[in-house]
Amino acid sequence: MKQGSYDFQAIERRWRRHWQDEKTFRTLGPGDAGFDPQKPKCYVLDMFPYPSGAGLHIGHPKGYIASDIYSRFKRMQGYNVLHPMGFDSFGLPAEQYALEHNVHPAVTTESNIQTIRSQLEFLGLAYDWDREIATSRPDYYRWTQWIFLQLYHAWYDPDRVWTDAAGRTTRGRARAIESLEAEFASGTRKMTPVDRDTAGDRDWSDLNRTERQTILNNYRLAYQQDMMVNWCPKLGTVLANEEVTNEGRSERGDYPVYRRPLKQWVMRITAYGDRLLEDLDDTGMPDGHGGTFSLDWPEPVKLMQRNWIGRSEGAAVDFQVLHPDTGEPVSDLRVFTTRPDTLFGATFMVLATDHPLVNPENPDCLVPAQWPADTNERWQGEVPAGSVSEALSAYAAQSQAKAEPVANNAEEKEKTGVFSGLYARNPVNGEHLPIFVADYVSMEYGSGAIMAVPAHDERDFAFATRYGLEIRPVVQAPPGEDQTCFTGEGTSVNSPGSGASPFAINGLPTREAQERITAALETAGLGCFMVNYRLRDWVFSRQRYWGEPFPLAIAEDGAVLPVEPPVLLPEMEDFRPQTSDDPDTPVQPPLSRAPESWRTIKVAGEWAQREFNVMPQWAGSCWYYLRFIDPHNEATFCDETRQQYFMPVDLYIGGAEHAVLHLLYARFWHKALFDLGHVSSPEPFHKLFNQGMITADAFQDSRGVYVDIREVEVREGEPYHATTGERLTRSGGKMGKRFKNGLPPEEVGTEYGVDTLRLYEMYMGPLEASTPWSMEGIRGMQRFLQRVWRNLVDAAGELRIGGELTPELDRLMHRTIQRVSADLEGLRLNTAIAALIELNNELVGETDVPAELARNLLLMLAPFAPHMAEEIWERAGFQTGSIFVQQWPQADPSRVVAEQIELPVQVNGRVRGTLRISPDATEEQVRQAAMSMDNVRRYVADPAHIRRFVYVSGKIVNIVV
RNA sequence: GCCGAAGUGGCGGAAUUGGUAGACGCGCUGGACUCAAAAUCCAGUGAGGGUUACACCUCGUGGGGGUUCGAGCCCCCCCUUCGGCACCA
Repeated sequence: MKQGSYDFQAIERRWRRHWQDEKTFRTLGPGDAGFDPQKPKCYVLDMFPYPSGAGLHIGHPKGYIASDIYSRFKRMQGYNVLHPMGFDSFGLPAEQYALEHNVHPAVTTESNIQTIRSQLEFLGLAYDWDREIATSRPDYYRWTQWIFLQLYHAWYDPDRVWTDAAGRTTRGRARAIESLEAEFASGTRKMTPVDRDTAGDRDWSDLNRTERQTILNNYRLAYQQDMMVNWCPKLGTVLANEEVTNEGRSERGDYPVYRRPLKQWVMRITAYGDRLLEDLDDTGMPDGHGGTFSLDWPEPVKLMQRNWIGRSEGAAVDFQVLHPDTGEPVSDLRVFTTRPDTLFGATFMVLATDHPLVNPENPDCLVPAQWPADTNERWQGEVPAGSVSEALSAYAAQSQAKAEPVANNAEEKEKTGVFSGLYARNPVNGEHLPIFVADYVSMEYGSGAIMAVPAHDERDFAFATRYGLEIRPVVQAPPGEDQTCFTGEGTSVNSPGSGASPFAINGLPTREAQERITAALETAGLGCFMVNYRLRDWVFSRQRYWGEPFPLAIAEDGAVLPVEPPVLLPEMEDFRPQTSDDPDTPVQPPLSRAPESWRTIKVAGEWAQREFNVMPQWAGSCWYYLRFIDPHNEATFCDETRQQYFMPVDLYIGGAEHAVLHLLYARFWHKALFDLGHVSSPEPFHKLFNQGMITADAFQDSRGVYVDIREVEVREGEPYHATTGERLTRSGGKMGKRFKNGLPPEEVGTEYGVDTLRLYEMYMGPLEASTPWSMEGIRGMQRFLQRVWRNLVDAAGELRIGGELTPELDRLMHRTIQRVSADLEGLRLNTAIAALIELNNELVGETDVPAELARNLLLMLAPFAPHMAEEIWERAGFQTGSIFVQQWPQADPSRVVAEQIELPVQVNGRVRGTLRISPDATEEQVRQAAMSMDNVRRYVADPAHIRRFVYVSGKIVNIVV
């Protein structure tokens, strides 16, 4: 390499090492020597990666580069920037990877972490590596376990009204479980009917340990329940819904998945449904240091969260089930409806196949042995059956099979069902309605039972049509709307009119009718206003090895005994899950095969068996942003003063694939920690930004096998295999190992330079957009950097700094400072780079660059191309010390204004010329000048008769004739 | 089916949010340097018309309509692509 040429490899190697050795990007917090409390803080966070064995490809670091640029920029603006990185290293993929390579996951995980960390370091990312964390390390997961225990020891008091630091009044708060026990003990809180199932008519003080626990379990934020889960026998584990494909098979391995009830640990996230919804838009949340904030999130993400929570208002209505023999009302059947105004249009009822009322094992089951006389044959199911119960269970089995493994697809739209032989009494008009069992009603939403109003619900309509049930319209559609099965809002008809009935709603618009009838139901004790959520409680158990063990043990009497964390994962030779082809095999988590010495433990003098499930992968990522603030604290999960100082996260960058689950789970934990006094803001992430993907063409040969992009040759726009010459097919999309279309960043960085790679990834388009990678495009950025180098360094390696700023260059410089600063703040990195290119292009051909301009150019370039900027900065000797401890340049607005501006002149909205004029010119002066232009006169027939003269100051002239 | 985002030159994309559409980059064309190539530099580059040359003109932001002095941007209808949800009562 010649002395004066841009030797990016040497430069990048040198500064990479320098920053590491000098710990240039170490962040100080409260309590650290040298910490300056006067500096404003800025917490810039990336969604941390999952350390896969394949390592990163050039698509992965897009968001990391952006956050790196932003955090370097903020640092230069004088902020105390916290910009950490870590690894989300527990989870099924690590376990699978370890199985495939026959190495313990603890080993593979750590070596994968090494790989990825070195890749991130290669990219020159300014992380404070002293704060690195990995969710699978005991010093981290002991605190995940600790937080679990906080949730276990807490209950949600929906009636608690309280005021937070910003003066917001909230109803509902998590509280210590002891407070609930005390309320039960003193009798200030009454047990619910569900609690009475356990307690009978005894008082709290008469209950034994397990009975009390059973009742408390109904309230805890982390509780145990038999849940219908997605059981994959072939993987030997329960899967989350998002790990199951639309075809009802496992995402990983494509094995069948079955629905099956299993006792699981569950998080009561539904308790926070309203607050998770409301705080998306709350504008006055306390930030923990005296101010307030609101979520600055992409609107589509907020919307997805709202839809996921799926709050819907309606009414709970109690119908009475009639005894099949006596006809007497014997039990209540509660339904949820969003349309209580259509109560008079209900003509039948539908239960979920697994509703307790039709479960023969349930003592309250009323299903008669025989169908009532004259029962329509079509109501009796497709399979001939001896008794009603048999018909029902045959139907349930059939729909389970049809839905087997898990029906997510809409193909089976057909509404089928079987009559239960039972009738219910409509509470508002006394009508007897046949009760059906059908698989279009799910036990998991509402109460698992509905009143069917076929005239105003498409599903009920389809069912009624099929089984010949009455369709009775009770809502008049507005004129012009289709009256058949009208589901919108209109006017109530065919219902009681004004008069004696408390349910008189005839003639009322839908909303009013709903309010009226709900109030009347409430008065009559037949129902009440009710809110339902689509959101379900969060199944928190996994039957795997590579996850956080629960800090719990089960005593001989079944009582749950908390165990002080850390509960370390036991060393196990064979950590494979028990797999099988049989969906009914007993569920045996790997930890059940752990050594005896681990499986049993003495808790407070009592022998108990440990919990064998582990936590889901989401657990570690629910709070990692807190641990970064205080990663080595052995006394607590995060020091309060430090937490208060750094939270909330100012900028959180990551992919849109986490728009719902991760962000919702993390918000939920954070709110619970907030309620319990462990954190000081109700939301963790102030500004959220979703970066787009880098896409790439993928190539397949005639057998459909993907061909590595390095093996592809493009001739005349058509792809061919470089060695075999075979013509290939091209498809665009995600970059990934599967498609063989991703390149490791080291490969590209070594060939073109890391600064070039960084610049190109940011220049491809807006950060939020997905854009295709191009090997030609990256050359443009390399040229740009080389041009910067040549403008500042001559062939002999001497700096070309000197001379005086011309007014034009001075103006351009200030204008560029303005543009780059504003674009950086708004993460419009592509246009910021364009502005830098424009400035640099102006310097091409100059013999030397005035010092002030060179300085500012380097400062502005530094966040984007840190290695080069640091190198020239040092050579120029403007100031001692890293360029990243220098002040970001300030634009002087007064020096941006030009003496003359170009003013487009339109006639009838079409540009007919451009006027050069002082920006201070009066409208009259502009008018004079415009009217004297040749091309304007050509289009203005009669200058005396102008219909209108539009002058937008400094922008445009439009003459309307 | 419902909800959301987006459609701009050969390509990636800009457009101060209603004010000269196409900044900047890639590619391409021509030129300089070179024995030659690469690299670099200079010039050009939306389409069509027009001029000896300059002017200049017409069309043009997925399609169709509208509001406005003026629309890529606002309103209505439609088409396409991508993302989310999918019997949620």
